[in-house]
Amino acid sequence: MDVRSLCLAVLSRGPASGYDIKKMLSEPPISHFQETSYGSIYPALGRLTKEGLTNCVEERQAKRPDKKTYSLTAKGRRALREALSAPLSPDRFRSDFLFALFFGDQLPAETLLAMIATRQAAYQERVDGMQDCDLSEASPQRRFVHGFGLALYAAAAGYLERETPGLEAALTAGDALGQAAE
Amino acid sequence: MDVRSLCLAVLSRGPASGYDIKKMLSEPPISHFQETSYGSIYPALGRLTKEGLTNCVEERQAKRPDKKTYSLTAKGRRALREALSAPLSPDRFRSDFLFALFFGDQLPAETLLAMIATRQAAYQERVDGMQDCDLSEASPQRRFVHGFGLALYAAAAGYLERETPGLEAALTAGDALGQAAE
DNA sequence: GGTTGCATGTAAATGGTTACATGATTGT
DNA sequence: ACAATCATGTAACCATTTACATGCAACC
Repeated sequence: MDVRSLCLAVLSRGPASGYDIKKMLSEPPISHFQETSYGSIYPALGRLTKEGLTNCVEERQAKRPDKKTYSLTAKGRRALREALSAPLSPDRFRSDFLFALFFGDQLPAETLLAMIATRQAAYQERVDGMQDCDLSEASPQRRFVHGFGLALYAAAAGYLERETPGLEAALTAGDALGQAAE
Repeated sequence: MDVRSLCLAVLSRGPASGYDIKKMLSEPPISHFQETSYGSIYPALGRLTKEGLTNCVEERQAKRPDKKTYSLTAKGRRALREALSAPLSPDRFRSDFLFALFFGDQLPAETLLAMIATRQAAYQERVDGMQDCDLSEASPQRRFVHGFGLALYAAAAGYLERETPGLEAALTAGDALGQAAE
C-alpha cells in the first residue's frame, strides 16, 4: 500500500498532523503489517494537499514548528475508498531468519540454534504483548485484524518451540555423521 | 537480506548462472520469504565478481547469449557466513489486506467479506500446495523451514475460516444499527 | 542530566522494480 | 500456433530510508 493511501486512511478517522499519522502507523496493530517513515509521510501530505485530496490548516505555535492539521476532502475520501477496494497486492512474509536457516549448512549448529531461540523469544514476546491488549472498546474489524496477527505470531512461536528439539537432534546427528566421515 | 547475499547463498549449493539463481529464488520454499528480480541479480553478480567473491566462467553458446557460470571463491564463502551470522533484520509481515480491513468502515460489508473470502482461498491454496510437496529427500533445515511456512499459512487460512462468520454477524448487526440511527 | 514526546521538513543515498531488447528451442 | 524455458543485460523510473537540521517541555 502506498504511503498516500496510508495517510488518507488514517485521516478517515479524523484530522491529524504528519506527526500524528506517523504515530498511528507506527503503533500496533498497524505497525504489524505496514511500515512508514517521516521521510515519506511529509512529502506525501504535501502532494495530497496540492492535489486536493486533503486540506491543511496551519496553527501557529511558539517555540515549535507550526502544527499543520490535515483532513480529508470528499475527493480524498473517494480516492481512499478506491484504493481500499482496488485489487490488493498479496500478503507477503519476509524472513532473513528462514533464509539463513535454509542455508544453515554454512553455519555451526550452535549458531543456528541460537538464532532460532532468539526468534522464538521475539515471537513469543509479541504474542504476550498482544494478549495483554485491551480490546473492549475495539470495533469488530479491529478485533478481527488483531486476532489474525495473534494467530500468525502464535503459530510461529508455537512451531519454533515444538520443532526445535527435533531439528537439534537431526543437526547433531548430522554433525556426528560428518565427523565420522572425515 | 540484500541481493548479493542471496546470490552467494545460492552459489554455496554449487555453481550457477544468473538465470539459475533467479529460478531458485523464485521457487518455493525460498519464494515464500524472499523476493528478487533479474534487474537486481545480474548487476549484483557483476559486482561480486569484480570484488572477488565469485568467479565467472563464460561458455560460448550458439544462438543464445553466452552462459556465465558463477561459483563462490573462498572470500565469497567467508562473506556469506558473515552475512548469515550477522544480526538479521526482524521478520516482517506486510498485508494490504489487513490494512484495508482495518479501515473497512469505509467500505460496504459485502466488499469486505468478498476480500476475506479471496484471501482465505489464497492461503488455503498455498497450504494445499505445500502439503503436496515431497520432502523425502530434503535436509532437516529445509523441512524445518517448510514446516514453519506451512504452520503460518495454515494459521492464516484457519483463522479466516473460523472467524469470518463472527465478523459477518457483527458487521450486519452494525449495519442495522447504522440504518436505525438514520 | 538524559530520554521521550512534540513537531516539521529536506537531501542524499540506497536499492530495487519494470520495461525494454533479443531470440532459438522444446513441449502442448 | 502458443507458451514456456533458456539466457543475458541495461536504463529509466520509483519509492523509501537515513541522516541531517532544530529545539522546547515534561518526566524520571
